[in-house]
Amino acid sequence: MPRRTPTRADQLRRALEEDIFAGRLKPGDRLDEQSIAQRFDVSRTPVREALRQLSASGLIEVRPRQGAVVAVITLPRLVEMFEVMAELEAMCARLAARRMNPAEREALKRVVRDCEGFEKKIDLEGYYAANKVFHDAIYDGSHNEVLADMTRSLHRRTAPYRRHQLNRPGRISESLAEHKAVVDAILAYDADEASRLMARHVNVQGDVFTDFISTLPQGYVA
Amino acid sequence: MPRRTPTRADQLRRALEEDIFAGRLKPGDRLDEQSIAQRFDVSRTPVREALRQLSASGLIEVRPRQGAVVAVITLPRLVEMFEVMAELEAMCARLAARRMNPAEREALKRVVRDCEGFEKKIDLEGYYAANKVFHDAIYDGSHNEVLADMTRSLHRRTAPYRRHQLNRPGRISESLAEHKAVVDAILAYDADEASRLMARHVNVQGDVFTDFISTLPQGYVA
DNA sequence: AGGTGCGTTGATGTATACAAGATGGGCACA
DNA sequence: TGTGCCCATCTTGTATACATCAACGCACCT
Repeated sequence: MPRRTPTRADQLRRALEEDIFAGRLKPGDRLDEQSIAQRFDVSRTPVREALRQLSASGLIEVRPRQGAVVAVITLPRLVEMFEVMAELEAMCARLAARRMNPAEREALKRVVRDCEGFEKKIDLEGYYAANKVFHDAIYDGSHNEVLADMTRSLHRRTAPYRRHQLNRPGRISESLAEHKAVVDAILAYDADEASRLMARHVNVQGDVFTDFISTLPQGYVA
Repeated sequence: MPRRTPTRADQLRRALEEDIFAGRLKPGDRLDEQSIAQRFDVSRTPVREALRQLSASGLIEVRPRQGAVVAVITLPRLVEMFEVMAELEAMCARLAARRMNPAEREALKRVVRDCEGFEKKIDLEGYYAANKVFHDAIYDGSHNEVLADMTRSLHRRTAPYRRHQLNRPGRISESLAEHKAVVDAILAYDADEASRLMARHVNVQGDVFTDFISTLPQGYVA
């Protein structure tokens, strides 16, 4: 009963999202309405609608009469995002521990096994994708669509930046171990532990650092 | 450095938001592009843009080729929203207790005094507005704009429904007492207590929540 | 009588034309 | 030589015209 024919603006939005996620469009890049229209062989109208949608989801920034650019996230802002994301993902994990049904729990085990495979093969791209599946499984496991949507949205907004996070040597193994711990807690119906572990997994830095950054005046860091 | 001249689409968005918040547009009401365009004496183009923005923020729902209606939130969805909002507002309160500066703490005291005034006068509309100011102060007090924006957004989406919440006799006094308790905890730098109290304040539990649900007009929930 | 199919009608989706503001370069002047 | 103003040009914002699809009603068939 949802929409039958996706509108062109929707297709454009998806295409541009892909460009951003894949890194073909980097933060700060200008989004010229005319060139986009030409590139996809449509008029400016659906392009504008797509840009508005992307703007609303925070992926790009549109300033009246000045055009659109891929959102540039300042460091303090990025820290804020991680702080919120840690809380939201922790909440997902807590609810998932209480609410996931047997089928979902089985699926979760499989997802972790997949992650393990990519870790052994040292396949960074593969692990990156499997990691996304893992987190999605827990979002959905919360059985709270509003929460899942909000968390996913934040996850996407930070995607262009989080990409670099796994490059640190040994981070994949660490990440995998943390995944396993979270899953164990969920399977053991230990909601508090699942929440705690997930928060630590996402918010690697720690609150103290966050407190410091977030009280800095505007403009102290780019 | 923000925008200089607000675009017409922006003005329309704000006007329509007002209509929704004030109850002139109720959940389920159809938003016809032509009539809106005529009413504001503009073409359909800016109207469409405004509708897209509202759709992205969740206030209205646009289905391709089928027009837009003010978002109708189902009962389970509404429960989900309250669940998330309790968590987000609690987080705001926790951070506010740690991060609010002296000026903000003073302002917070004043806001509560304002609430008290409206309670004594039994001014429902006035208290409703003061209540919003109170919550906004705590959102901003978190010193986390991302969190503040997300919480505000959820607050707005539930606004058309929460409006009826204060009608219950005695609810205002209860609400005010809860406000005071939260503020006391914040002023005492007791982050955990502030968080706990705020969560209880927002997530009207048990009987109270049931009461709230049952006072909704017909057709508000599917 | 009930259901199915088609055409009409009116809305939304898209294209194009026009208006208005913003950016950048060149020129004049101090 | 540096500065500031002005104009040209390009981009975005808005209006209007056209295309396209979905809902609705009627007729026809079963």
